[in-house]
Amino acid sequence: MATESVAALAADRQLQPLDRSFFARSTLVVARDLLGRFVCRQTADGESAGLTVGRIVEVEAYGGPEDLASHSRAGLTKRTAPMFGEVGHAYVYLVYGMHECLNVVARDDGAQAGAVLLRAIEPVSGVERMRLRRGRASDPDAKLASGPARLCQAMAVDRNLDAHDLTTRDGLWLAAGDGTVADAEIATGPRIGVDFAGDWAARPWRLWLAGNPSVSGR
DNA sequence: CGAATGATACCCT
DNA sequence: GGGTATCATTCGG
Repeated sequence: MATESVAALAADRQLQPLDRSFFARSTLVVARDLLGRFVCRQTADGESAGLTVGRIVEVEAYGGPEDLASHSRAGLTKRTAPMFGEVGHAYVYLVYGMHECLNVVARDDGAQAGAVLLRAIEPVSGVERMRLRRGRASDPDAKLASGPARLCQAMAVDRNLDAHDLTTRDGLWLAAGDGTVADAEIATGPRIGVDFAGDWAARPWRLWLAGNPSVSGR
């Protein structure tokens, strides 16, 4: 078999969507298992149309109403409804009046709400599209999607994709990627920007790939 | 280090 | 209904 065909088969496997059951586990377990997976974006219109793929290198877990750092602490509202809805869907919101953030809804049976914030990816494919969307010609590749709002800008994700199903190959989805990464590669620490949340702020629910240059600053 | 910038949620009339 | 405090960030000075 030709080398290109083998590579194409491998790439197709890496782009295979994660199925619903992947997200029907505890939010923290899903967050852990998302490291090394791919975020895939297929756009049809505009100068940056095409496929963009990034490898997840940093995430944060957010729980139900009991988690004072989580938006779901407000209960079921128009804004937070996706966090209470079917797992495997997106929760996209605006923060600080100008930035979007992308989460995937994940929780086990019995939990009221939960989602994993995707904080950083490293470019895998379509890096030129990312750079175009970011409009920052001098940034190194590794920093193009290093931070939750940068990730959304680089991947052309906005609130139109709120509640979008991420388990089908349609526009935006999460894919198998490189599979599960080893425990030894993972570092953990408190979530960013949630100092207001009392005891909950200290929980080590931020997870990242140790030493990866695309992890956002702290 | 702090300004930018607007949706949301909540409290009060 | 209307006022306002708050914010899961980023970039430039």
